[in-house]
Amino acid sequence: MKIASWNVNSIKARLPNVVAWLKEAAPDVALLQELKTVEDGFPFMEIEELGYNCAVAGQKSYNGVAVLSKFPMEIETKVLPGDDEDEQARYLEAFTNGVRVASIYLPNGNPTPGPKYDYKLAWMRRLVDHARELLEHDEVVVLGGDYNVCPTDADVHDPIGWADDALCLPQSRAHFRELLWLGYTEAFRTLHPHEQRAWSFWDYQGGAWQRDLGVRIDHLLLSPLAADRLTACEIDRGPRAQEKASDHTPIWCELED
DNA sequence: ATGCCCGGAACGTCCGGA
Repeated sequence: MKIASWNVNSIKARLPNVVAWLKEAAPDVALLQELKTVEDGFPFMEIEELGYNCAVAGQKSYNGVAVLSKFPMEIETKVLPGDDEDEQARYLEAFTNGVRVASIYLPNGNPTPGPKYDYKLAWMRRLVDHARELLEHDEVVVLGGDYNVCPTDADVHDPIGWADDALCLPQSRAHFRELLWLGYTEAFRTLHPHEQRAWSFWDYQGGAWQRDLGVRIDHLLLSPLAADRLTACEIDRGPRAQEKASDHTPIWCELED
């Protein structure tokens, strides 16, 4: 079972790229982030034609997440528990083919300090609480998406220059590690402990892609029962090299049957 | 010398992204 995640930076602007990627990479489940549209604007027809069921949590202009699956799928929740006032579409949890999956678009948090960073940390605390509850059921769980966290300095092309960025600050990393201490396995670094320059995002500005100046902020976190089945995890740079690319590129993992 | 983009909303630039 191949599960992929991709921050597409607008599903409408990226539809040709997404269709080509789904045909080429053919994930069984795809977690998408930053749709930048309400649910009515999601291209259900074009993606269902490729054999996917679609679950969408949309929002005008900003955020928005989706789960696509080639298997029957039930939506578990479209909100991250813990704050009834939070109206940002950053979380969608579904159950498909025996796996509980979540598409996560964790807040960026810049500039720091400030209310946006406070929101990021509060959102991460809610995610930790929810992720802890999910482990109580002994399920195969995959929490994937744009975490907007570089877990270590090895995940940043310029650790010194990025030290004060919300993606790298100690508090951001500490909350990310809390997910790991709960028992979640970060798929990529577990299978590739020494791989360098394994970025998942390159800024549009300054020729960052051409100069390979990136960061690794898109992650797949696996519950113990999911990690038991992990056989592969890779970052697919192909889509980032295409015309009209997203600034993120997809990551994927394989869970053996 | 020294890299200033991209999408959405909206139609003039500004916000958000990371």
